[in-house]
Order: sequence, then structure tokens, then C-alpha cells
Amino acid sequence: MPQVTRTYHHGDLRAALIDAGLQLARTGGVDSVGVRDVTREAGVSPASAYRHFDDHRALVVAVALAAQDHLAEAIVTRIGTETADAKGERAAALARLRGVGLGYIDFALAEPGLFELALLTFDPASGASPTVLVDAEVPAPFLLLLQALDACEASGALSAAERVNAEWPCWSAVHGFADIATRGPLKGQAPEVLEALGEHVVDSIIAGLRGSASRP
Amino acid sequence: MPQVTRTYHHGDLRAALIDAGLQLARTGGVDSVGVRDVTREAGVSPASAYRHFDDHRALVVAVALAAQDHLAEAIVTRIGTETADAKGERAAALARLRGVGLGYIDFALAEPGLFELALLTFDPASGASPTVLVDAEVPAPFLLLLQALDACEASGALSAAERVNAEWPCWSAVHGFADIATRGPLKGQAPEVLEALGEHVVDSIIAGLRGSASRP
DNA sequence: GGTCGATGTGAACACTGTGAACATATCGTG
DNA sequence: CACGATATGTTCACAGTGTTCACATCGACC
Repeated sequence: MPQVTRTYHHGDLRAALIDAGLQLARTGGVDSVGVRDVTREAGVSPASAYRHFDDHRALVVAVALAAQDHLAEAIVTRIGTETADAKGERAAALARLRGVGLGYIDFALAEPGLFELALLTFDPASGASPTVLVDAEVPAPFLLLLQALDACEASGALSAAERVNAEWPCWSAVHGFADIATRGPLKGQAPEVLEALGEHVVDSIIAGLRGSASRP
Repeated sequence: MPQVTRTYHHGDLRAALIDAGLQLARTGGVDSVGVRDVTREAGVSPASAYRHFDDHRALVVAVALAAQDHLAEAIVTRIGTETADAKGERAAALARLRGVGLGYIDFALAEPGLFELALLTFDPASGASPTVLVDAEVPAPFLLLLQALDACEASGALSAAERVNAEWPCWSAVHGFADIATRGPLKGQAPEVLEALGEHVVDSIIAGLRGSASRP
């Protein structure tokens, strides 16, 4: 293996602990990433973790951030396959939006353990910011959604009025479905069923955003 | 207080433990309902809990089911206010559907601790049932949604085609928003903001169900 | 080469869930 | 009414957890 320049005793133990955490979370979910488990996995003493993380919670948060990166990768991948054969700017923007939702669901179904981690939000001092979102700290997956929605507006697939606050219905529906399919009543259903229902959810919410002027 | 017929030593300790669990969860979330905490709250020894619950998990599940009942109550309440001034069968059915979603969100915002509990699904032997839902075990809140959707179909507010699988987009969007508003990026926002966004989410998803034939 | 700060270790502490042996109050039955 | 069976609650113990603190060890820099 590619021996990294090992400094100090272990050589970047912090990264090793996060990796071990990901490995454990992949099969056991968030509960299986404990201080003693992670350090045991890395072949190191329990107390050593406290040189790199303030707290048990801080460790979990670090692993969760790593899991969010994997989630973002899955979304980008799905965006690629969705937009592959989209003709025209409008269709491409809509396909991209669809890809964000379906990629999110893909990841949740493929890696339920890591997905559970990725959901943990680290509540920065639980600062109730007056604005709806502090864009400095917005996680990568959410950023992908915002960009896709902006592209929809730019291409005319979404009107300016429809664009405002559109991220919340989108994120809610997709996140909610992923949670339901992972831990909720749909847990354990066949992958084809879940895939089909996931598409239905994504298409419904996109239709809802665009069809605000509907029947009485 | 209405002294219940006290049998045996304590007099229905099981119920007392569940009540204590609800009380603790209300302020501290799911993590604060532990065997020792609950028994301490009830003024009883830790091991006594094992006469009524197999497991720590079994205790939490029992409390979660109680929390689900409270959730159902909140939904019923909101259904009442939504349908109060609805004219016509169709409008009433749609108002009822809206009430289910908004009641769910109401409860999540008013009682985030209990809401966290209510989400825990108890995965009965993790039996992957072939059918989409085992109707014997369907929790009350979900049942309220199914009935509201059926009423929409009966009144013509939803076509038969639109009705099929409509429960998943609805549940996903509402559940997802509640989760986001409670633990996610919207946590800590002002109640008015959350209320407005919640209405937006609910209205969007209902529009999406009814507007399947939308623009290209 | 010696000193110092950064990093890992070992042994402790308080806490948790859980089981076994024991104590006691209630009920069914003679 | 007495008495054994049984359901309920208690005490004690054990394994495992997060966490801390004194100590050991290594790399870097003067």
C-alpha cells in the first residue's frame, strides 16, 4: 500500500480514526462508532482519541462530515446519468434536479449506515441565525440542490416565483423518503419497489413546484 | 388525584414508567430515556423495569408508541381547524389532507423531544414483508393520512390514478420537513418562518399529486 | 546533542444496561 | 381464615462505556 509520510508515532491518526469510524458505521450505523470501538479498530488506545477530538460527539461529527462527502459523490454520479441524454437547456436543468433527488435516495439505499451518519447536523453552537441559512457552512449535498434549482430558474424551467423557497419542499420530500425507506415503514422493501417509489416522490415534488396554479 | 385501584406493590408501574419516559423525553429527547433515569423518575429501583420490559429497547419502544398517540391527537386537532370552514365535499377532503400534514408538523415543532421518539420504528423482527404495508400494525398517524387520501379520491379531488401510491410523497415531504425543522438546517428558526415553510411544503406536495400532467 | 512540545499509553473513575439471588406483598385455593 | 404460589420490587454484582490524568515516547528545533 502507498505508505504515507508518517509523522509522529502513528502518522495521521486523526484520519485513521475517521476511516475506522466510516468502516464501522457502514455496517453498524451511528451507534457502532464509539470511542473504544474506533480506537480498537485503529489498533490504538482509547484515550488517544482525545488528542484529536474534544469529545465523543466531536468524533461522530467528524465521521458524519466524511459521510456527507460520500453522499455528495453519489449525487454527482446520478446527476451525470440523468443529464446524459437530456436535450435542451430546460430539460437538462430538470434532469439535473431529478438527479440530485435520486442520487440522494441512491446513497441512502446503498449505504444506510453512512446515510444515518450524514443526517446528523452538527448544530454550530445551536445559533438560531435570523437568516434562513448561513451559506458559509452549507454542506455539499445541499449546495448541489441549490445550484440545480438556480439552473432551473435560469433555463426558464422554473419561474422566479416558483424558485423562491423551492429548496425546502425538494429537500423535505427526498430526505423524508430516504428516511422512510431506510428506517421507516418501507424498510426492507425490494430495491426495485423503493427505486420506483423514489422516482414517484421526486417527480411529484417537481411537478408540485411547477404546478402551483392547479385545479380548485 | 384519581387514585386508581392500586394492585400489588406500586400500582401499575409499567404505565408509571412510560409516563416518566414521556416526561423525560419531552425535554431531553430519546437519549434521556434510559433504564436508570426512568426508574429514578418513578422512584423505584433500576432493575424493577425488567419485570415489565424485556430490554432497554423495549422500554423505549413502549414510550415511542405512547408518543405516537400524542402525535395522532395533534393531527386530529389540526384536521378540525382546517376543515372548519371548508365548503363542499372536495374542498373538505383537501382541507383534511392539508390538516394531516400541518398537524404532523405542528407536533414536531411543539414537542420535538416526543417527536423524535415517535419516529423510532420498532421493526418487528425486521420482517421484510412482500406487500407494501402490513395493515395490522400501521400506526395511527399513518392511518389518518390513508383515510384522508381515500376521502380525496371519493370526493373526486384526486383521480384513481393519482391516488395510487400517493401516501409516499405526502408522508415523505411532511416527515422530511419535520425532521429538517427539528434537527436539520432549519432548526432554531422562528416559529412563524417554520409555519410558513411548512404550509408551502404541504401545498407543494398536494399540488404535485394533482398536477401530474404538467408542462414539458 | 539536549530541550520541548506534540502525541500515544495505562490505570483509574463514574456511569450505563443487565442478570442472579433475595425479599415481600398479593392472589387463589384449601 | 390460613397458606403456599406467584407476581412484583430490591440488592448486589459484572461487563462495557466515555472521560481524565499522570506518565512515557517520539519528532523537531536551537
